[in-house]
Amino acid sequence: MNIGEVSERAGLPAKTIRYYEDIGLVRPLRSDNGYRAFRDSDIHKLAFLGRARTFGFSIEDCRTLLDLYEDETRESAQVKAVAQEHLAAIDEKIAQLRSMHDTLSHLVDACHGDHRPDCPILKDLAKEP
Amino acid sequence: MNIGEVSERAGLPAKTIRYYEDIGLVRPLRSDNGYRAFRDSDIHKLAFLGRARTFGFSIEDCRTLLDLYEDETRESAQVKAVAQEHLAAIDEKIAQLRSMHDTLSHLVDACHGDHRPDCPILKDLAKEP
DNA sequence: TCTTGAGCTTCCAGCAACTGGAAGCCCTAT
DNA sequence: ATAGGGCTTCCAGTTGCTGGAAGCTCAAGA
Repeated sequence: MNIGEVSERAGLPAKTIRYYEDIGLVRPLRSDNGYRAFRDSDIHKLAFLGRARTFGFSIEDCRTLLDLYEDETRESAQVKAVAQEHLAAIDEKIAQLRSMHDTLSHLVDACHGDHRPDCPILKDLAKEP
Repeated sequence: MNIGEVSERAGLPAKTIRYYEDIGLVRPLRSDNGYRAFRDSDIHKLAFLGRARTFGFSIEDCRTLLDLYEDETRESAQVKAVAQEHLAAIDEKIAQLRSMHDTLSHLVDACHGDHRPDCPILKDLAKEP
């Protein structure tokens, strides 16, 4: 199967699929004309990767997860560990963003947003801590 | 004032300050020996930038905010607009992360995390949607 | 005075994860 | 024969720095 159809089926842009081959996440065969020839297993892998990426896993995590997926002797504890670490990172990011949100929304609420130059947002940014 | 002291005072790495000069956010003078010579106003600007960055504003937003800060004829509505747009982006990111968190934490909870290969996390990643 | 070490300079490369574009081959249909 | 769409590679750019190498400057100590 050519890259265009794979792109549709796996839900990934062709560019991304080529990139994933570049970094060794998939290894499609090649036809005589030089076109990539994807097997069902390649498409399956790509869909797996796409889904893992929507969970926010890094490419390296994706590589690990894919390896585990293909390893019959894996222990679910290994998978769980990767997922938990990622979950912790997500939590931290949410906390960061929430703190940004809270500070900033206070400032936005305090700003008149009119034609006058006076602005608590700028005042806060400029303040000496 | 040399870059080292400015770095401490503004709370930004020297590398970052040089980078900010590169992209035109600050324009320190130069001493005869070629060293950057920062005025108080430069330090003030850098601290402003540092604080804006902790709020998660992009560099381009920071540039805009700095311009507004220095523009006596600004209207606070302009500042508020930038901040509100950023706030909306933050909200969106939080929503995304929360959705990731929710799905993933369910899967993590469902995973035994033992020595056996069976794993609902991998099962989910591999499923056909 | 010479040397040593810290601090400064520039420039180049690399991170993550793609994305866009150019130049050019391949295949099918008219 | 030619037009088009799909495929190929390679290079550059995105964001916001960060690390490192090579080399100049300055102040202090032997």
